[in-house]
Amino acid sequence: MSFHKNEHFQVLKADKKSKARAGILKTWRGDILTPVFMPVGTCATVKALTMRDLTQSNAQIILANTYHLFIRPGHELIRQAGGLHKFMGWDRPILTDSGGFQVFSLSKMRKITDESVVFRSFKDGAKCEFTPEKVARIQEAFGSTIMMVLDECVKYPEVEKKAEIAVERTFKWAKRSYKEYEHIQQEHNGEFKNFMFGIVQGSVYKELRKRSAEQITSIPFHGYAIGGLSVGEPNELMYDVLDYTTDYMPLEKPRYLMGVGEVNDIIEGIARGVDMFDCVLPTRLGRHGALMTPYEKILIKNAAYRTDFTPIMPNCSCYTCKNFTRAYLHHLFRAEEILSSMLNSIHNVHFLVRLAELCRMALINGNFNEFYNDYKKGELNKYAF
RNA sequence: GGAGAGAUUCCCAAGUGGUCAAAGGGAACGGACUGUAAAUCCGUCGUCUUCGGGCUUCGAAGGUUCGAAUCCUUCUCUCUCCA
Repeated sequence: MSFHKNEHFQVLKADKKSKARAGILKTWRGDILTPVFMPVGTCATVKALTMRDLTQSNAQIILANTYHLFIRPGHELIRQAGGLHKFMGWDRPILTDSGGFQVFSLSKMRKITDESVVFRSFKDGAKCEFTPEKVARIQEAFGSTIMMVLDECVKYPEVEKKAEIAVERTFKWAKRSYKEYEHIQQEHNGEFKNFMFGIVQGSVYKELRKRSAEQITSIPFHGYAIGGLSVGEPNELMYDVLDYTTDYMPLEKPRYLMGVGEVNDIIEGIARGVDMFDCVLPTRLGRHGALMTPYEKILIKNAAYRTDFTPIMPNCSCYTCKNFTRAYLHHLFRAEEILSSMLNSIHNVHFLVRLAELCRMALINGNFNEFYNDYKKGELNKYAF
């Protein structure tokens, strides 16, 4: 296996009392300042948001999904379009998930072997087969700034034996993925600029997490993700797993906690050394009428907001909070107006992006501990979102 | 004036002798959502309850029946058509 020099990621500042750090991930599409929250745009759209909304929310990078885009419109069409960036009109970095999460979420309609995973298409039920190599090639066609390896994400709870099988399979697949990455690199005469991240599995078993982390980090990916969390386990358990898992991951590479996006999970994750987060929560909750704030969700459809002429958060500078009241958002939701999804999602995405940004600022200024304590004391609302 | 049709729990609307506190939909009230098969899904929705059940409802009043939202009588109101 060949190596690239680790110039693409730097830790700029590390907290003394926790494992939190602020860093910079340099991609050819632009720098990503970490900790970072990445909104999810599975089908090449962050639902209900325009690229302008995302830019205004300071989203530095967004996600898309290999499985969904493979099914529709197909990676060849996206290649034809000039790549995913051009296709969707987004020029900042894009991270594409591999379809590994669909191994978990579509478990009722898939068959997994060491060789590959076969899914039934959500669109028409047709069979589609994913191998680590194929998934890498699809993401190459997209031109994903960060491509993820195909992994096996197990459900929670899962017995240790099955979790172990998934760990071993994930490792085998990771090696095949990296090999394919090297092939792609050779085909581009070493000029291929997009990154590939590996994924650590192991469910909630310490020994498995350790083994998986050691296995995956033995491969020189540009970054390492922690997968298989936030799949239904209790929060404290997730923090425990996270705590010991990051201990087995190198300091000098970015760490990405996949699928996590509750306020407390992001802050606790950062404290445990996580640099990157992604989650569908802000957009899904937005569409479902739940507005995120530091300590509670505002269910905007509730009667209490019918005549509440205040913004969601007075200390939030998002377009929604600056211009509209809860009463108006309540009305839009009740009337099932499209603008409801849009304005709610704008707030939620802005809020989480900003939350990660506040953590980063605290880290850079050397007062993350104070920020963390404020969070614990219920005083996060004194910060400007 | 004549001939029909109809009135069901907030709204629409099933139900034509017991299995009916009464289908279904909407509204209302509450909840869930973590690498998106999600603009989705789930509760509650007459009333009281020691959760066993009790009590009051199907325009109104009487009646038939062991038993009525359902059958009969009268009344009230609404709608359609013809003069």
